[in-house]
Amino acid sequence: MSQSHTGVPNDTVPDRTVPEDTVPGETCSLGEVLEQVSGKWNIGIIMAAMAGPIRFTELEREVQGISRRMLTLTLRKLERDGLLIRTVHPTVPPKVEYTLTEIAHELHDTFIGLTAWADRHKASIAAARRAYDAQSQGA
Amino acid sequence: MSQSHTGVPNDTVPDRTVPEDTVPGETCSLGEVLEQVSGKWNIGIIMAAMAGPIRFTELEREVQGISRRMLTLTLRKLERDGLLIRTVHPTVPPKVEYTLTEIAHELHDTFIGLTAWADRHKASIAAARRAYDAQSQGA
DNA sequence: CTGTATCCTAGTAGATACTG
DNA sequence: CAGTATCTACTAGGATACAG
Repeated sequence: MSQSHTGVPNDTVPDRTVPEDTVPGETCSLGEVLEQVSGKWNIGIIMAAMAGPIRFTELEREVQGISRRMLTLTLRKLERDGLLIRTVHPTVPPKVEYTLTEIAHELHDTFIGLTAWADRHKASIAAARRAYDAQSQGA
Repeated sequence: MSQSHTGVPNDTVPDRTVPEDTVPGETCSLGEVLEQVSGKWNIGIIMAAMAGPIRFTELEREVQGISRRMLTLTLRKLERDGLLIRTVHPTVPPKVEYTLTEIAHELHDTFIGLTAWADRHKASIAAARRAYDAQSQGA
């Protein structure tokens, strides 16, 4: 190690030997998670569908700001990953319903926790940003 | 899944009037969440820093697959948002430590839940993808 | 050791128009 | 109603080289 001449004793550093509840072992898992969670609209759509089957136009209204294109794309992606089921009712006019699968429903609590966290801290995050930007300008 | 979408008139569908535990009220909150959670490396870095202050090179090793550039960029973003603190020790060679803030630590359980979910379902997600792709080809 | 700078690619996303 | 097509723009991300 190269810290012997820095004067910093490093016997107080916590061991990085993965305390079994901190790191998921496989990086693969993380990658899979990100694909569901990252993306601008995934969470919004899943949250909107939590209450039960929902139609295309309802989603378009509920997930405000989403474009028709992105709604379609995200829906297809979610369907492909088995997070929701697309049901076409052969009526006229056509009616399509999107229903979350069981595994998607399991994300409910996590997403609630996530949004709660954001709600608790959005003010301080905004403040931190302003502080950082102000300081960056000065520097 | 628990309820069918097979044409049974569903009088049990809950109203879409935001049951106060399902939708975060403001789309803004969601947007803020996504900025912390989306992005390929945010979760990995935060998880790696959960155990205590961690150095640049340690992160580079622990968050496997990340490039130096993305590590720097993500670190800066996280710092700007007040999720971690960057401490420079004016030694030679330089030593920089990244320490999570309290609000970042609060994400621990949520992220654990997320990775656990991914771990539980990654097999069925992969299967769903194969099925979807196979069917798309046929169609 | 801890970054920055540059170049380049692919994916994400918006706008708009068109269709079964 | 529920999409698709096309065109464009921005950003995320990787590779590589250089620097304090």
